[in-house]
Amino acid sequence: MSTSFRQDLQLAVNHISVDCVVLGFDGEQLRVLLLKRVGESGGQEFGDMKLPGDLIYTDENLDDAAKRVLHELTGMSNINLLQFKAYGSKDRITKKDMEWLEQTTHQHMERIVTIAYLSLLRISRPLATPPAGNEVHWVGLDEIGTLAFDHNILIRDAIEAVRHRADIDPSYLFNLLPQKFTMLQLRTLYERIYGKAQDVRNFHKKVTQLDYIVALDEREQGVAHRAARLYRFDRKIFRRARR
Amino acid sequence: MSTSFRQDLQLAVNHISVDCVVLGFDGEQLRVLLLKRVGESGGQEFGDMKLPGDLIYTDENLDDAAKRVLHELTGMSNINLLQFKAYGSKDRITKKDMEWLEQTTHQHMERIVTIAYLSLLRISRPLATPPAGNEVHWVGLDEIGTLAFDHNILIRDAIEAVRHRADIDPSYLFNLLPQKFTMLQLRTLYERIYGKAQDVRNFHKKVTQLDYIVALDEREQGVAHRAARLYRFDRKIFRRARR
DNA sequence: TCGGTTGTTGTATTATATACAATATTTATT
DNA sequence: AATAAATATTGTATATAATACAACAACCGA
Repeated sequence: MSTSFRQDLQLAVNHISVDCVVLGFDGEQLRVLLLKRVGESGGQEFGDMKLPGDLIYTDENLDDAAKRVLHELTGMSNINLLQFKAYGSKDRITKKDMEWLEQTTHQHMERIVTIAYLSLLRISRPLATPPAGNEVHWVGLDEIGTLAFDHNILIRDAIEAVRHRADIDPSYLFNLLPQKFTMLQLRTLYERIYGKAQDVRNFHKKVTQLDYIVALDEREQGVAHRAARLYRFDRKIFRRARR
Repeated sequence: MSTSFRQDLQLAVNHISVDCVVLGFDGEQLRVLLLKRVGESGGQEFGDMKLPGDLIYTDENLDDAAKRVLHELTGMSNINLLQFKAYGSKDRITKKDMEWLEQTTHQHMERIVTIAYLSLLRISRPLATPPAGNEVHWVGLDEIGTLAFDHNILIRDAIEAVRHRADIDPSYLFNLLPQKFTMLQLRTLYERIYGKAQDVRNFHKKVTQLDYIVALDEREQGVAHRAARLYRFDRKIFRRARR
């Protein structure tokens, strides 16, 4: 708020959006949910991909807008959601993107401040059918091309936010794993998040001494070698231990 | 951005502001810079205090707006500045605050999304003279009453952000200390930030084995007991050690 | 049964964190 | 000059966590 509000402000061109960086893990690498505009639109091809997001409604809280975007995308209502940064650079939207926006919304746009959210999703979950003219893809982090707006930057910042969040809350990364997972999956996930190799024995030792990761009497199925034991994350034990 | 932009949006009432939580440390406790509206304004007393902040200008980046607010407050141009959260709840502004805003800005306001910034400042630095009708105060965290808008919440979140930032960057907290400081000041600062007592000997041991904290041949002056040695933080050594 | 592939496990070493109190230095007081 | 008052300074023993490192086990398929 202001020490000195200017009375000649022209603020009618401020728009506010939310964008969601939804991350998944396929057992090998991290992937991000991207929307692709398919088909032609007025003779111009909009091939770029972008993050799911939307302008916020007039009466809508920021968090609620992000929830809505994710609900439309996944059909789920209880998704973990973490606001991690706001982006408002004047040049964050290229001329081409701006043209597309004005063409789509039939509104004059000058600046769009976006509030970026991070969400971790089990990659096996089925997704809702996207709105007509759009495709949804789980895109591996190494396969992301140049995205619309400043979305490449948002994704880079989101990965950092995952790391910080996981440091604070050791339960966070389990949102990326299936309910039953192998030690290899968990280790690979840590290697991808922190970007460095983990020693097999030391990692196993560290994990098995956590009581909230419980070994099951089951093993993975259908592999052409010795099957690995399955583990699960026990949220109740975790919560109890946190006190 | 959007999968499905609505074409009937009424977005003209979105306003965007920045608010700055400026923290200082007096050797004993953390303090926050607050503005107080003094005097009467149309017969109504606005006694509440609030964080420094302002609506952003039409062509202004978010970070630049925060820099501007801090420059007006301190006269300094190179202040550390960390964006930590955006606030956009519909009910974050009380009816009374809204009336004050509309009275002050002569604009109809419906929703104000604010981007909150955190800044650490040496408390000894002289402040600029505030705009007429305002006073600036360093207020101890325990002495903060009910602030305007949701500013109490911002401050609470800001303290948490300091902790997280200090975990990532051990040089961060030195922004709060004078150039030459005693071990007691440093230890007290850590106790205030992390909210728990630090063992005197262990703390001393841990700190002295950091090469970027260098002991000086000086001692504090004018105390009625054994004078403590002074230390300083060496940013160059710190940067070198980070690689 | 044998080769190929991946899963599983322990020990020794080093570094870091924790618990804990006596002595030193300076100023103020008598 | 002696002493009281206040705070500064320092070490050792123990526990816990991090790291480095490789042999054997289990299963599949040929």
